Amino acid sequence: MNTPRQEIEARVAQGVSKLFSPVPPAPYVRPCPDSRHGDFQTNVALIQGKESKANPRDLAAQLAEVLELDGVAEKPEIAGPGFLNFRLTPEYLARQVTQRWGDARLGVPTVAQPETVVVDYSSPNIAKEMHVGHLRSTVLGDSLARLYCFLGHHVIADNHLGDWGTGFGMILFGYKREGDPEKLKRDPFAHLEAIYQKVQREAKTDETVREAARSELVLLQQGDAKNRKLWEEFLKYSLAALDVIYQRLGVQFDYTLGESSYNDALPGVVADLLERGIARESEGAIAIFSDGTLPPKDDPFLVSEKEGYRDNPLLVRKSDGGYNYATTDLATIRYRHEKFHAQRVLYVVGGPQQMHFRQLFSAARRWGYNDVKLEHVWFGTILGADKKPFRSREGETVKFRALLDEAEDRAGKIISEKRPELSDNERATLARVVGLGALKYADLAQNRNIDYVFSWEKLLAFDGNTAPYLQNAYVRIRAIFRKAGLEKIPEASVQLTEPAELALSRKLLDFADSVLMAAEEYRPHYLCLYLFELATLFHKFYEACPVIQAEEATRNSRLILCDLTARTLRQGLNLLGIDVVEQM
RNA sequence: GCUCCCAUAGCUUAACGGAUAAAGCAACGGUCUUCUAAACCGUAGAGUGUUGGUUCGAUUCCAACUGGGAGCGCCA
Repeated sequence: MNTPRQEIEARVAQGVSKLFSPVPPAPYVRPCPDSRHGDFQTNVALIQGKESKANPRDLAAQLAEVLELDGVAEKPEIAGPGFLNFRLTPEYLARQVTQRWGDARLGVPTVAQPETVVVDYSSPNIAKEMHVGHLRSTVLGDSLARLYCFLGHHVIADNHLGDWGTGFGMILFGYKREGDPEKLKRDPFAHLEAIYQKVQREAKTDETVREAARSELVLLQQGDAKNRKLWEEFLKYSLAALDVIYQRLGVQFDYTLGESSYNDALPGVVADLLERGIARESEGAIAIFSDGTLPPKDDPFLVSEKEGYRDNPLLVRKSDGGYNYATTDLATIRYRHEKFHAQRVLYVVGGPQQMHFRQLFSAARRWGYNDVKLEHVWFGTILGADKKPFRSREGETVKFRALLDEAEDRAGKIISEKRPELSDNERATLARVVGLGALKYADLAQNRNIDYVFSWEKLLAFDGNTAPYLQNAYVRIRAIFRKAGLEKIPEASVQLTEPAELALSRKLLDFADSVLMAAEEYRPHYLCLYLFELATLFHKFYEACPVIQAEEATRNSRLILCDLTARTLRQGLNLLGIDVVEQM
């Protein structure tokens, strides 16, 4: 099933190949930025005009003559410097709406060649309470995993937990001194973080604390039974606490292979890198340096200085014999390649780590992993009210749990106001779906590359381009079906006459395009934008076109539009990790 | 010092090299005897940080600059 854009594109391509030689490169067709001009436009005559020095408008006219659009679109109009504008015919729209209505996938194709895609996201540190800084990775990663899965890829969602590393030396030291198994069990993050922060403060001024923490770490890494057992306790309770959060969020992982999973592989990785001459010893550490194959400007292992370039190595073993997170990351790439046969790995990690990933990917390629696409899907920093990055060390963090509680709380208050007749139980469910939906959507709806200032109001706004607005459109449709007293729609033909019906139909056919674009660019906000426009057009249709009272043929046709809209909204929101409700 | 990222209405953002730069919030004014007013309709509000360049055409590409942020050897 072609999307309208693909349909027009195929026909334009056909016409172009008849007319022009050599054939200018595709794609030719894009949506009109302004619907007044039409539904789709092609600028191929402009491109060809430049190539052949011919008048673009003449070329456009010639193209218009040879195009076979039989019933798909009206005869194209030549506009501006040489655009061809296409307007889909109501008959074509009606046919396409009917097809999508009968399609469980709503017109979204599955990919011809499925890949194994690992999505690496969320990745909290078990020594610290999950905070607002984990929101973007978790929500974005979950949505990307859902998108790729829906398109037919084999997705592996992997939570690369921060469960190893220097911090645990401090925690072990502190826990042995003042740890409380009861507290650990009850609230592992709060307890561990308190210990961690206290020891960290002490370590700043006290050399003996630093030393003690370091030796605890060495013991742990050497497999000391007591430290190992303690660490396992930390991990066990932390995982349980994380599960509670993920369950509330509706986020699922196929694997939780934390950094510690790769611990045993690290010596081998370094040995291999040394053996192949990729890494070498330097100042007691082992590091990967530039191999000189890239222009210095693009070489992630060089940084320029006043005069010339200075090495910017990637450390894979510290001079004290410990390993760096680059080593773990390399081991992880190898593991995912060998065990999962990953063809693509998405790292949903913040923008500040861009340098690290450039180095890591470059090192991985030199190590021989050329057939796996490694993508750093980075996102901007969450800022405090002072426009300074939200830092966890300073204390003033917004805990994830508080975030979820507040989301549900705020939603609950609004629901109590608007629907006082609902039972407590119904209200609680609604509060969860609406509150968490708003929270997730606020994050997903914007360009991930942009920093944003954290504010409750913004994250939990229920007006405008928000999840509740989309959920509300869905609810209104369900109300129509309830009121009409029917679940199955009678077989009917779709007839489109009202402008609101036509506009809604056009938008319904664009679902696949928006899903594909969101997945390709790793940008769920394209899908959000689409769903918002769809909901807006539905609300306009709802105002302009009565359904239940309409005469039978019109009523049935409109019911089909309603049903397809509802299913598209539900599916789209599902791809964002957001639920719908039957009433709100 | 160097590298990377960001800059669009009062605020938050959109715009897949194209037409008169598009929404939401906030402001103002309307619409519930009719499928849920968490809705809809209308008014006002920017010429895209600056300066150049490429192009028939630039918010989009390139260069320089300004402002903000991040990173630059043993944290992750």
